[in-house]
Amino acid sequence: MGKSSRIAGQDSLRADARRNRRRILSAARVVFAEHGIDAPMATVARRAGVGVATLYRRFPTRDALVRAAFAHQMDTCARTLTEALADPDPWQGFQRLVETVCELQREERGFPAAFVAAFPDSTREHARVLEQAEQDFMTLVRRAQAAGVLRADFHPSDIAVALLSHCGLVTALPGDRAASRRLVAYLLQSFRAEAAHGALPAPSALSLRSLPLAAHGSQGQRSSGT
Amino acid sequence: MGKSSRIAGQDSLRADARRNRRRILSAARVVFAEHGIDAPMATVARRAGVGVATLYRRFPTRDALVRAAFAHQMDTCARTLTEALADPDPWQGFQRLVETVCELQREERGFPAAFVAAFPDSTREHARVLEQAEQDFMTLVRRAQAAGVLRADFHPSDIAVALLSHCGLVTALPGDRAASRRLVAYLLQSFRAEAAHGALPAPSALSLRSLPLAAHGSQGQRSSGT
DNA sequence: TGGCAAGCGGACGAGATCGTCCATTTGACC
DNA sequence: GGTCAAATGGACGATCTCGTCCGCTTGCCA
Repeated sequence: MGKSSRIAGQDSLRADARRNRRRILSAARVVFAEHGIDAPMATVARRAGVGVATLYRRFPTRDALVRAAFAHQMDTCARTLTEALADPDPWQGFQRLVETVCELQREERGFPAAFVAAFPDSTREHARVLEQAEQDFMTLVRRAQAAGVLRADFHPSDIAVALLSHCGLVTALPGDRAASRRLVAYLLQSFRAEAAHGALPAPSALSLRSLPLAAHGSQGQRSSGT
Repeated sequence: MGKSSRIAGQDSLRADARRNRRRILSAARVVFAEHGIDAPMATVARRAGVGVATLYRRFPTRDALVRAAFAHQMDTCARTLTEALADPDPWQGFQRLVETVCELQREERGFPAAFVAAFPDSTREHARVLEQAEQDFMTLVRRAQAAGVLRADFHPSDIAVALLSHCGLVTALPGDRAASRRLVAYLLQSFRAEAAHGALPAPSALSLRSLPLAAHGSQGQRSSGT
């Protein structure tokens, strides 16, 4: 043994192993961007210049690889939410949040698929992060509504509607930045208080946390509550 | 030989063949709805109670099957456009069109995937239909803008943006009618003339017809023109 | 420098899907 | 009813992907 005591952390790896780990993640991002997150594991391994065994040893499932590959982007999302809360201008905070996340989806090929695929998992720790994020987001929404800049009938679940539809758009049209920006602009305008003209249909029952259920429970088709 | 002269049309089939054809299409809709349009061909065949050979003889490629299975829905889209043009109220025509197509995407499981997948093909005849549709749609847009109900900076390509993003949403959340309706409501509100507050980013270069190119040319990432 | 456990990579068997081939059945016309 | 081409269905070979197993290599500590 040696430096670390017992349980192998992620950096108690031998030098070469750590290097390979980084190579794999880098290769995964490239391959996922080119061929989608369903690309063969062997392709990722070849691109990284390692054997499949190495890949599987580091990331036992495709899901683990995907999550690790886009962890940085996920972190950026979370950080942006914190920054949005810190912004003195409630609307600007809200707008920045939506624009930043959508820009991430637009620019990081493969991330949109990962973004959608990431929800259904609900890792213990991941769930806690999401819960916190939901809390923060609701605070952001309430603040913006109190300031009269976000329409009063905006429902927190609408952010999921916006992000998932944008996700679908950039997946269908990878590379078309104009289309993505256009959608974001339309949505943001319709979220502003002064855009509220008619009544909206009932909001979706989904929340950031319940997304996994909604995204998977495909048979029973519950519509909305309330 | 017999009744028909030479080239076998689609209804010069023998009675049993025609019956099987119908069975296959019906089974395909069910299977595609349950498992997506990537479901194994054998599954469709089994469900239809025919052998795979029969399936392949009728529909040589999965694409041909998908297109045939959802031809009816595509026709409905086209018909709705015609009806929209005939509507004396320009806004109601426009609104009905968007709502109807989105409702189709929402209710017909598997159709969204087919909708996106259908574009990249450009069958000779299909291309002509699309061209006509685009003409009609532009007329609809101009009429609504002239009447001052549709915002002046609405660009025809925005309909593709709207439909594709909605497509993505219902694909991610099959069965969540509320989310779908919510998105449609938001988008329609932001398309109305009185919703135009700030300037929009440049529209996408894609049109209904150019969608195939945009959806496939994934590497070179042209953004917008003007 | 030597020893050894961590790390490595490629071969390999299992499982799934594709699309074709061909012997047999069946509908339509005489 | 008889004839024959159209139609059928399932077996089959090819291809692909997965994830594991195992013999060899290499970094690290003494």
